[in-house]
Amino acid sequence: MPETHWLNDDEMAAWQAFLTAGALLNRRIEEQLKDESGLSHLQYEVLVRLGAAEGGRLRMTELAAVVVTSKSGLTYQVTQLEKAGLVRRSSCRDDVRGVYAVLTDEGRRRLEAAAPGHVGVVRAHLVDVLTPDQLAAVKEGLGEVARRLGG
Amino acid sequence: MPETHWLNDDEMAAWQAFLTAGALLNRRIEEQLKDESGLSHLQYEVLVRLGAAEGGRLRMTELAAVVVTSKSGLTYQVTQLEKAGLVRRSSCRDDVRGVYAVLTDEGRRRLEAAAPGHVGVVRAHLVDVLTPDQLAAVKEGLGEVARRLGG
DNA sequence: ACGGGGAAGTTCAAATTTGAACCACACCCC
DNA sequence: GGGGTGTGGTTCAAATTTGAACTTCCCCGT
Repeated sequence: MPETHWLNDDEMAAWQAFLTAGALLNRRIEEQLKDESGLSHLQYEVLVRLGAAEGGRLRMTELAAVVVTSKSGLTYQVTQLEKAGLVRRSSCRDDVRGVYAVLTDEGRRRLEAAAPGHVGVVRAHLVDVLTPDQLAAVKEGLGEVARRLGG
Repeated sequence: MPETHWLNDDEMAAWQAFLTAGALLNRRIEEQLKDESGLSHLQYEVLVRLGAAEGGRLRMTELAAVVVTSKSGLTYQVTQLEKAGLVRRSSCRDDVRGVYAVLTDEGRRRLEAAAPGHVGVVRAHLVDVLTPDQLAAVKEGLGEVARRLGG
């Protein structure tokens, strides 16, 4: 077995910063969203993706992929959102097995109501903290990371 | 109420990349760690922090802060690690309420055994994907983000 | 000394997540 | 046209996470 190629101090610091910033930021977002809109971050992301999709709907599997959750996790959350009236399921014409998650009018209203506060947090704690160069580096660098991991 | 200051395309892309890269990378890490070492990412982080601390031990609250979990979540995980013999609890001399989580010898062995594989994943999917400039930007920029959020 | 405000950890029930097993169907190739 | 293989979604039980409540105890000011 080859010698392990350890991380040097800068690499370690970068990885640590990435990990910690992600966790802390997510904690803030979760808290803010729950308080002001009664949604979890995941639920909010689901609504966002549906809101941006053609016809406000997406297949379950595709939705699970874009919000990065497991299929069973998405099944659960969509069921919750359905109970809350923000999303409904509709079957797929071309594929009997297929299911669409569809954003309801009420869902879109909730999304629009939640968005400003959410964006405010992301801006205050991430976007406005980074310099333009750093923002660009995050976009390009992490974009590539995500792409290679199959995002 | 003031007009919402929305994110422009670059800001949106950066935020999206950050979120997605984090989720996908974490998924990989979780999978790798579970397969090769039988540890969750959180458990691994706990061992790392203890391993790096003076005397291989840390107070519960401080440990919870550095690994970014809730106190109750840490209580649970330390209990699991204790059952596995990787960590033990020890009471604190100066503060009767205080509890130290201490890395056992077995815990250190497991940590050392798990580290190479873990580092390999972090390197392959994150560190080696970023250019030196991007790495520096992530370190500085996200480091600042974490710092401000109380990391 | 003494009371109040906090901090440290744990506990508990409820909510969520995980991953494997499963059903039904689509697709492809001989 | 009949398997064999793979995909889409759901289900299920077990594991984990969450947040609030609770118990103890520290620390500070009076």
